[in-house]
Amino acid sequence: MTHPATAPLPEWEEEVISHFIGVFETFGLPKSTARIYGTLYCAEAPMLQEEISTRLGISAGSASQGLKLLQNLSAVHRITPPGQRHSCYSAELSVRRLISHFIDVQLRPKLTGGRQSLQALADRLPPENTHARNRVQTLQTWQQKAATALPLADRLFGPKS
Amino acid sequence: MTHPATAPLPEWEEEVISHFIGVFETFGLPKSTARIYGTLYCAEAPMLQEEISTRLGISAGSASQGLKLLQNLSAVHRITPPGQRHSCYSAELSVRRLISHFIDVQLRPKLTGGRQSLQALADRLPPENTHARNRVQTLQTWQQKAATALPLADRLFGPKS
DNA sequence: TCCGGGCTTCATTTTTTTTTGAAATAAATC
DNA sequence: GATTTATTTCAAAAAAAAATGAAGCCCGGA
Repeated sequence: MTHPATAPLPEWEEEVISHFIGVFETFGLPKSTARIYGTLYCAEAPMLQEEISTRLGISAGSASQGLKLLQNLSAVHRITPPGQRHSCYSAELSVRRLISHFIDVQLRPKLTGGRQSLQALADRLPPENTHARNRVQTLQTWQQKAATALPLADRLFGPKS
Repeated sequence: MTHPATAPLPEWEEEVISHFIGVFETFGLPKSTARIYGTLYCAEAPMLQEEISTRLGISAGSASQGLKLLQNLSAVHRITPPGQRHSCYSAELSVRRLISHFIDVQLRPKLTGGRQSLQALADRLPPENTHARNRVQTLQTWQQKAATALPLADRLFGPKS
């Protein structure tokens, strides 16, 4: 059974959320996570997790997991306001920071992470296997490029560019 | 039933393929596709589709679909050599081209694609809904930045940088 | 300490994605 | 034109991923 029908979202919010669903998909991030981010992006004020799950008609568990993932990406921030009983969430609104964190958390580990294991592989290949050595070498060059390019990448989205 | 067991791949090739599986995953691309690319990356010469599917122990259908996807990304090239009976495939070995095509095919459509629909949304919002207008405006700024940044991005991986 | 709202966790269920297998297609050879 | 061999397509199966729901947890207030 699906969750209880909730008040429909404003049309502009639906459209913005759809936009984020598309972008998130490109990076292999789940749809419900995109919806949560979109909701917070559209919100006027930080929201409780419960408000989010009610608004989107998703379970508390789903909201919890999605928010955890978004926090790992620093795409949402958890705030515990002084007077408040519970903590609430707001969306990161700076593309630059979004991209920068995405690079740090998702890209860099995969692209430049296995550096030593690649080096170990290269060391272990017999000198006469020139083809394998070439290919592994190329891979190392790629990593090298990634390592120097990634720090520059988020500057492309910086304030003054 | 699983496919017939095939001769095990050289250890270095296994490792290189694992590497690509990780990278592909980051971009939401399927694992078998990563394995096909990895196989071609390691190959000394272009391969027939049948050689690929046999080597990896996957079905012909899976190989066909994976190769189609990789061709869309320009990550592999189909070659029909003059003398040869059938066409064969080779991996794109230039990171720069790989990234450039990935941006063109996957990123750009999503990031800068909905420009006019966003503009239409902005036009349709009542002037008094300043919050919604602000948020949509921000989204348009993001698209703007993406549109200018993407063409520069692949230069970061260029030959001399 | 107990209560209660909200949050987390995780086994189960649901949904989506990927792979298979088989039939249809194509292309070169005889 | 028939035959052989490789490829494409697509419905069905299998696998993987995501969402649910319920049990337990945490934390502030009574």
